[in-house]
Amino acid sequence: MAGTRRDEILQIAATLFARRGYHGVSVAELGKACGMSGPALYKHFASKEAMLAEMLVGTSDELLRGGRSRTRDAKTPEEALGHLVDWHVDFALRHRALIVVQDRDWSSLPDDAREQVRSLQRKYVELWARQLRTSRPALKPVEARARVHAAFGLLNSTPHSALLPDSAMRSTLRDMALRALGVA
Amino acid sequence: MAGTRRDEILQIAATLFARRGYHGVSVAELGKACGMSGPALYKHFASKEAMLAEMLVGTSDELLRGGRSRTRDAKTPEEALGHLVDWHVDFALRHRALIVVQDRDWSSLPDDAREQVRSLQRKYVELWARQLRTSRPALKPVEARARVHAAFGLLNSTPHSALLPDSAMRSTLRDMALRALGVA
DNA sequence: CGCTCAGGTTAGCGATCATTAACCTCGCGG
DNA sequence: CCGCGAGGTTAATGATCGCTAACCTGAGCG
Repeated sequence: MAGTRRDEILQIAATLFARRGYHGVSVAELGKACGMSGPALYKHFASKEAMLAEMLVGTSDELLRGGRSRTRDAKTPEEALGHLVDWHVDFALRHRALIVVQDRDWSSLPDDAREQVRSLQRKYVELWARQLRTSRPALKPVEARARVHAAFGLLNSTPHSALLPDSAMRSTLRDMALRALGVA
Repeated sequence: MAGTRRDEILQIAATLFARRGYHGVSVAELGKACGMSGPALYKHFASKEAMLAEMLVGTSDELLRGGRSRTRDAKTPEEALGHLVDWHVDFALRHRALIVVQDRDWSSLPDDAREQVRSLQRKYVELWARQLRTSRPALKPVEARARVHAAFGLLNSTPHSALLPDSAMRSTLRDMALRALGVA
């Protein structure tokens, strides 16, 4: 298993970035939170931007990969959408910090990484929209995409309000998302 | 009519903050965008933080005030929720930048302003939750609040994806939000 | 044993930040 | 006509930023 130390640092960085924003966290403070101090981070990452890039490209990639695998063996589009919702909710609950950073700080990425993230996200949206349009053929492609974006907004609001215990939140969000998409 | 110049500056600041984050915009750059340069802003605001505070307290206050006035004359909780959704969607479409800044940069507020904003937001959530629980008495208070938060996440996702023209977006979001709340 | 190198350390550099100081220049009321 | 305040300007200040340089240390290994 490779890069355990790097992953550990990235996770700590994610929680700090989530709390105060990428620009709001200094390298020194981030280092201290990792048990080392300041410039030691440069033994693991080329720059602060590179940390953000690896973090966000990684989550976009994992979301897309998981979404693909969970739609592969679905019999109906409704079943596929159910799996997609479950997968996304589960990811968002397990990685609240990443979800927050993902849509707050993507604009601080260097150009190439930002383009990578946008491309992966586009594919992820398309994966959802395809299933939604199969289930509701009356929807025009752009309407399907808009609905998927809004559903993401709903699901990604999780980290802001940790009102319910995870299991209750899981079923509530699943219910709301499927209703909002119009497949329940 | 008072403070036209201040409002003008706040609006420009909102679009800049929305695009690159509060910490990502310098006072010099913000000044230039307002047609003056750098420290001239201190003739209108005490500090950069004060600008953010006035901006966010203002929008929280306007959201709450508008929500209250729009539920006053509703006959049924369903009608009230319909009006709340319409009001919120309308505000979000008219002030996309403010919506973005509101939930991205509230953590950069000075303590007292942050507390003001949180208090106003709590009241706004409660306004929605009260109507929702009247409409669906089976919901426990905390569940109602969680659903309202998720609905806000859905509605506030608007600015990120300007896929549809405003009128189409308006009806799509209204439909999704009411379904998600379980009122449609 | 002795070399290497991964992974730390502190000191410091240049850039940039928010903010202040000092000064200028109108428009306007008495 | 004059004084003054509102609303600009540039220069400068101290703090903080990301990052580099130079150095240290200890584990692994031929």
